[in-house]
Amino acid sequence: MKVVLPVDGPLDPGATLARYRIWGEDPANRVTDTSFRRVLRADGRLVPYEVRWSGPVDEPCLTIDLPGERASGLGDAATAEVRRIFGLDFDLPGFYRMAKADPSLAPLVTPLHGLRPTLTPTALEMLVGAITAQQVNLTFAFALRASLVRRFGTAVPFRGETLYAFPEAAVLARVPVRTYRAMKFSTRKGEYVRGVGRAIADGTIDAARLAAAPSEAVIETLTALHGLGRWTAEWFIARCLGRGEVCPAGDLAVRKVFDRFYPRRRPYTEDAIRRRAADAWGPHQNLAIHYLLAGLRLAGASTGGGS
DNA sequence: AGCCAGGCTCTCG
DNA sequence: CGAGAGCATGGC
Repeated sequence: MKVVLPVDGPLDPGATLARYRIWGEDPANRVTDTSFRRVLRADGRLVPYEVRWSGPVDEPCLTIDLPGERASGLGDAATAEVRRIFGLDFDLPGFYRMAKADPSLAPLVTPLHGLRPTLTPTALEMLVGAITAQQVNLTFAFALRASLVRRFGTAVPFRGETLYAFPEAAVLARVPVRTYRAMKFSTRKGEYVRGVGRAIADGTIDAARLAAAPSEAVIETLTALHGLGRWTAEWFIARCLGRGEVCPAGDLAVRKVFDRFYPRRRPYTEDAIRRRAADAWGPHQNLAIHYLLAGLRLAGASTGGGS
């Protein structure tokens, strides 16, 4: 079955999916220059699919291919997931109108045209990813997560390669901490991942409920769990719930962004960043942060810097 | 070698 | 409260 997905507004798939390749490979989200592959969980089944893109950035077209499947509700499930992964529900035209008036964002609008934040399909994947990324460099974080996906996910052969469905919450909840430890997780990270697996398996964390709750309540719910702090909760709101009005002000890279693009005498406090982001960008904070982070990587690449 | 990575929890003053 | 230590590993 093939599903053609119209896109409202510009989309640069390569830039949007770059997060899945910059710091390493993600066996659950396979990206090449021309395609994206993943395994859909639906109706208790694991269905591999491939997304291809064509057309210019301003009139892009996505095609989802679910080989061997007949037209069914799977198409809707795949469409919903792909919409999230390609960030199709962000209001880019609205953001660009605002960004052109911002001295630091304006120069990024052209080079990053069509960049959208990619949303993580599931709460589990988002939270496990965040836990692995706490405090350590992102290359190592990717390696940690990849080893977890290969070991506890489900291998699905697809067109000559092996895709992995991200592990189920209940599986991660049963893995002993010593096993995580042997995989180079710290004891803490092992405990946190177990706890998140348990919380999702038993419904303490419920994606639909969080999606309907105000951000303050989301932060409260998530930070009640061991190992999930405000940083994790805010990135969850940004990259899983896809809300515009959020700024993970405690993030190290976000602080770097502010020091570079909006320099001032004193280093920014978390609250100063949060206030400034809210005042300047309102409902587009999430997009602004993603553009500035990507802008920082552009600048780093051109000056021979890194990350 | 040693310091730092897109944090979080615990302890102590 | 705020400050500081510990966590575990890899990169530079």
